Amino acid sequence: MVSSSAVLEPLVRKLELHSTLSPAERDALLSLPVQRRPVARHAQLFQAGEASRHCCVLLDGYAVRHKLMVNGSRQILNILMRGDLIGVQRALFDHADHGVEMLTQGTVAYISADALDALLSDHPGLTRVLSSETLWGGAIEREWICNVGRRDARGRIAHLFCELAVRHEQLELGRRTDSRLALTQNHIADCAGLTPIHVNRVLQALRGEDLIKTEQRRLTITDWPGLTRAADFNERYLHAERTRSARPPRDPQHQNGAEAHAVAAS
Amino acid sequence: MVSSSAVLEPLVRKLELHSTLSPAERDALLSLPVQRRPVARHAQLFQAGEASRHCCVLLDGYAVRHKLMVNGSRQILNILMRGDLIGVQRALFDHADHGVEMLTQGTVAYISADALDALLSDHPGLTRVLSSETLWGGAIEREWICNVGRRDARGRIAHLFCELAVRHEQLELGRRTDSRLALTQNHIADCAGLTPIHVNRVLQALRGEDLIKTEQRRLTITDWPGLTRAADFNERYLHAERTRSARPPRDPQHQNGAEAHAVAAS
DNA sequence: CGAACTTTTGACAAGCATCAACACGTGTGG
DNA sequence: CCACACGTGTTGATGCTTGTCAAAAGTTCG
Repeated sequence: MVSSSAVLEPLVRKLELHSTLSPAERDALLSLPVQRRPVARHAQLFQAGEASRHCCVLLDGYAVRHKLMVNGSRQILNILMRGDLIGVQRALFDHADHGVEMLTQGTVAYISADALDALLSDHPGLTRVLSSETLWGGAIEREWICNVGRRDARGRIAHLFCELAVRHEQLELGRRTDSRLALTQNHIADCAGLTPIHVNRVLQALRGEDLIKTEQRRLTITDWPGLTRAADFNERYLHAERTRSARPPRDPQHQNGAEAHAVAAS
Repeated sequence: MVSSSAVLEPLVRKLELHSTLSPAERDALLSLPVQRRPVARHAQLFQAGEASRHCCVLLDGYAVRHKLMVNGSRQILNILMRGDLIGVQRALFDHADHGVEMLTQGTVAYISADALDALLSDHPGLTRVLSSETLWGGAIEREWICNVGRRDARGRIAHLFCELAVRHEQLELGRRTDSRLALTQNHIADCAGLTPIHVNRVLQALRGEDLIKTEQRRLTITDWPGLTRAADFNERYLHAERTRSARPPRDPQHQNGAEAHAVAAS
């Protein structure tokens, strides 16, 4: 049941994209008792509506948050990648409005809700870190509302690709211009609110414009400025600046302990 | 600068829809130093991109979270109503991906970030309460992704109306079948990712089906079952059960102090 | 009372969905 | 080993949904 040996390293690296961890917090995270398990493609990590007493970290592979509609169609809400923490909401609150499904095979580390409770009691500063993480996730979801609401099919798909490219770069999972594409055209349709047939045609158009190439499950962006123009893409919502430049020292008001109690709310 | 006399009563009532407050927490919230101010229609409570050292509570009136796209169109992300807490994210984190604009004239209570810090330090249990609030807000935003992504124009508008009706009822701002409609057809278009012209036509259709009536800035739902069917509406994501039935006692694991550190993350 | 917003109408075009196939690769079981 | 099913990507024909452009009537507000 217990393992450590830096299994949760991907989580720590993800958190450190947006937050600064003290050495003690880092160690506490890395010594969390976890259960490491391989998961198959199409595995349902969480089902909409069910509660659970654990959460998990995606160590390897890709997953999606999604919702099924009664008419049978589905909408993907977010792409989950290495280091993403899944199901905290479910473990600590009795709340689950969506499901999580693996897009590829991968590896997951399960953490019990009790262990998470203990961690946050011992290191209240981590509360702020995890809240911050939630907020950035929320920013992505808000951008997705704009994407499906106010862009045409070409813009939606271009925007999705831009987001994936930057996130891959942040996580050092590939270069911005060349990375693995775990999504099928069916998935892209469920992300963008389109039919797979139309996705296929738009992809052909994007390839025809020499903006992208897709072959062997990889996405190559051959014209990054062109693609961002097509997507109306502004990467600020991904908070990518901190990733590339050395992280600047934080403002005083963000360092003192009094704010460790800060919560996610807007 | 300081006032109290239960100015923040709307906030407390809103929080108590989803959480249980101890008497001490209640009192602490109600005795927060606030500045009460009337705000005009179209006033910008927050601008995308700006930071601030305060947050505020909407005491009266309606507002929207929104994002502007470079092509000039805009997308509304959420409707804000009485008791909604706005800008905590901005005050405590240096993060603002969207703006907040008043839809009607109204009243707002400003709270300094320092006062909020102090409150959360003195009452760490409130951290969980505010995180919970954020999570429910996130559920609404995820439902909106589905709305614009996977419903047609009729379904989108019907769904928006259903959500507003239930939220009005939760806040005791009207009955489910008859409430104020603060949105113009232009706003509805910006919520649903449509053009105002098309919104107009869909509204006429919904009226023609005897599902709704809109007159004098009020929305009357003449056929609630019919409208929910048209909307594919499932109110679970609004957590409306607790509102109507007496709130059940919470599970043991949700009452003990160890979980006061729970954070918003999923 | 006029200006600005909101709602409404019509004609037309474009974007995207739907339906129906087909090609291709992959894994599986007979 | 082959046959087969299955998932994925592709193509074409067709039509509905929604957007665009233009304008007018009704409404609110200064």
